[in-house]
Amino acid sequence: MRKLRTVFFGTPDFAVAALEMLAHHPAIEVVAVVSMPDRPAGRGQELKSPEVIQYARLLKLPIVQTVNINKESDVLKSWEESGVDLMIVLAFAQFLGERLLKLPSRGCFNIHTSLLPKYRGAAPIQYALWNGDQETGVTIQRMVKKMDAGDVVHAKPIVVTKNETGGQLTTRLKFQAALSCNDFIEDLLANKIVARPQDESKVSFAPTLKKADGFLDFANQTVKQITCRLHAMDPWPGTYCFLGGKRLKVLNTEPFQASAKPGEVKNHMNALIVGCLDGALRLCVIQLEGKKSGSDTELLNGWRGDLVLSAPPKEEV
RNA sequence: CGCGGGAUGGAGCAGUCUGGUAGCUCGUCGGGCUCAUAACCCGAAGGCCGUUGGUUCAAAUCCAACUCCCGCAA
Repeated sequence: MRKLRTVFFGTPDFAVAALEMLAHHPAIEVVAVVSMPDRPAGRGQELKSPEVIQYARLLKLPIVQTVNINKESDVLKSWEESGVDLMIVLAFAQFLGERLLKLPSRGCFNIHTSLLPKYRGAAPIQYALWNGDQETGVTIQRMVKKMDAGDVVHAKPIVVTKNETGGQLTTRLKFQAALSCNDFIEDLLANKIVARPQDESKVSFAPTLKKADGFLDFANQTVKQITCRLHAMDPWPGTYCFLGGKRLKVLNTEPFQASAKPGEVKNHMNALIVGCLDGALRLCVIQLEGKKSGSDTELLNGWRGDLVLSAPPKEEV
């Protein structure tokens, strides 16, 4: 049987597992891997290739890097001439235009890490944790021009573990995405695809997280809200507040039995306590800007100024 | 050369501007108090102040280079 000529679209590490699966699937021939261009990263701002590209280089797969694949007419033309059967999109950060959607004979499919129609958009994993959901999953949808709105051809629910962080859930879904993609390929090869339209009345969105989404507003949120936020934003973008005008990353907290007004900060027996709407939290593991992370006790041992939460700098509001 | 903070007994910090005895909060060890304690009191140990060079009568402190750590940004 002729292999399915497949183009893979993806950029970050999250998409590598699915690419790895496809690249080793006996019925798949990966004819191109498409990612965003190299970007400056880290201290020193040196150019860094997306993880998907690094992996594709390792396997010596053909690579395309562009800010907008729809405008790469030479590439599209070559695909149209040579013929493409399937396109798989995972964490790509670009939209596919009409010409691309029509190109492959078996269609364009997007792997999305939520149970659509819930959480369309870029950050479904974090939103599931942010909202304290007990269940999320992987959905594969036949792509249409509207973002994440196509018919669902595969859905796999998974249970969210108590206290699971964004990083942990992301890792699990990364591999579940690859497994689901494999299941989908099997269905496709067996012509067993069933496409179900999404219930438009249940649509919700999960827009790209901003740095500011990690700001912890203790004075106006409950202990549970803060805790969910903490888990959702771990490890990126991370949660923080401002203590005495300095940025304080909050890496871990625990509920604490102590009286503190919402927004009030206390040193209670060498524990750093902050009041929320409905109780108090101990900030167990924290990191002051320019410093290594450490326990609240360590910070309090050397803390000289007043213990007061301050507002974020204007440029961050 | 993207912007910025930092390196001081085991931990977290002050002292650096304005050179001149190594300081604070803890921890550790010993003793005391206590029914008892993570509480309180008394005492002790433990530092080539990141590295190298320079200035000086004298450097944690001023100057230069280097190493390592971190926040922002992406």
